Amino acid sequence: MTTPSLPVIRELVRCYQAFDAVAGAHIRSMGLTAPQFDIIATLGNTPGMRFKELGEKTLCTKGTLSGIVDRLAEKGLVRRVASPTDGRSQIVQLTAAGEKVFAQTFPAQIRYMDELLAGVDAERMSRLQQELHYLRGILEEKGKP
Amino acid sequence: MTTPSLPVIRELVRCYQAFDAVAGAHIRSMGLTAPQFDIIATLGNTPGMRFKELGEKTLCTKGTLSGIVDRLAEKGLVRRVASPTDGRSQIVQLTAAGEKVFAQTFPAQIRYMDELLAGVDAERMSRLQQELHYLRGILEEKGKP
DNA sequence: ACAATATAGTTCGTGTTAGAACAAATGTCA
DNA sequence: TGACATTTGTTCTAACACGAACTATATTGT
Repeated sequence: MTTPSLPVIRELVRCYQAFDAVAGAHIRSMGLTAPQFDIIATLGNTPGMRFKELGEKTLCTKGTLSGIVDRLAEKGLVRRVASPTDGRSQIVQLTAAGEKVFAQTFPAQIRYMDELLAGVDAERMSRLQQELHYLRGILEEKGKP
Repeated sequence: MTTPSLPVIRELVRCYQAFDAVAGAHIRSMGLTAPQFDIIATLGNTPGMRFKELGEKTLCTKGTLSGIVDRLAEKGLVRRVASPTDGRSQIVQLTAAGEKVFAQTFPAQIRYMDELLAGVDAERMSRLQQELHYLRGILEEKGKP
């Protein structure tokens, strides 16, 4: 038994990097960075959400999020509003300009991804999804305790 | 047909992030950053290699690599040597201290990963690897032209 | 009520990343 | 040979990314 885990891991990493390169290039071509797009996509079609919640959904730490929101706010795409119920909390929401960018970029990105994977049959898709889900379960399980 | 690609992609991203979190934490606990470990692991058991080659293997751009090698050189783990055949090229190789770190961290990381995925049966492993490889082929294909 | 504790965001230090502009060395080809 | 293009690595800028220290506000236990 010679290190059975490495080949799968290598493939996972390379596959992700390949995806990231393609998706990131398309996002940048629309004038946003990948993290910025992530934030805007998460805030789209919502009344806004607290920093904490936004950080949990986008999987970035609060320190990182602070900077990304700063830059989006400078661009006028996002706005910080004090929470009425909690003096510590800030609600982050899209501005009108932010909504516009969301409406332009989000569907375009989904369309792009769908075209990219158009050749993959549904059965394969679903199998891959299940396998990845299973693997993630193991990785997250060992990550916590 | 409602955006069939998103679920797979979401799962791919989350799975990678889960892996990255677990692997990265273990690497940092050994005193290296993930990219630094990547460089050292790539240089281990080799006589060293040119910058270009090192960048291709570790999938980071030359500008990025320059900084990582700088920091590894400051730590005394890596050394730049002028190429005898090409006046532009630098050979990067592990120092004695670097070899020592490689011997300590590389097997430990593989052992850790193997333990992590010990519960996954071989058949599943191989299936997942194949599916990922197939997906990567598609992503890379569309990335180029 | 009030001290101890916990939580929400910000700020800071270090490191990573891509991309563009650059200098030096090499290669090509008329 | 000699102008032109390529290749190699460095440097620069802007943007992440994490963790730790910090401030302000809530919550809890007694």
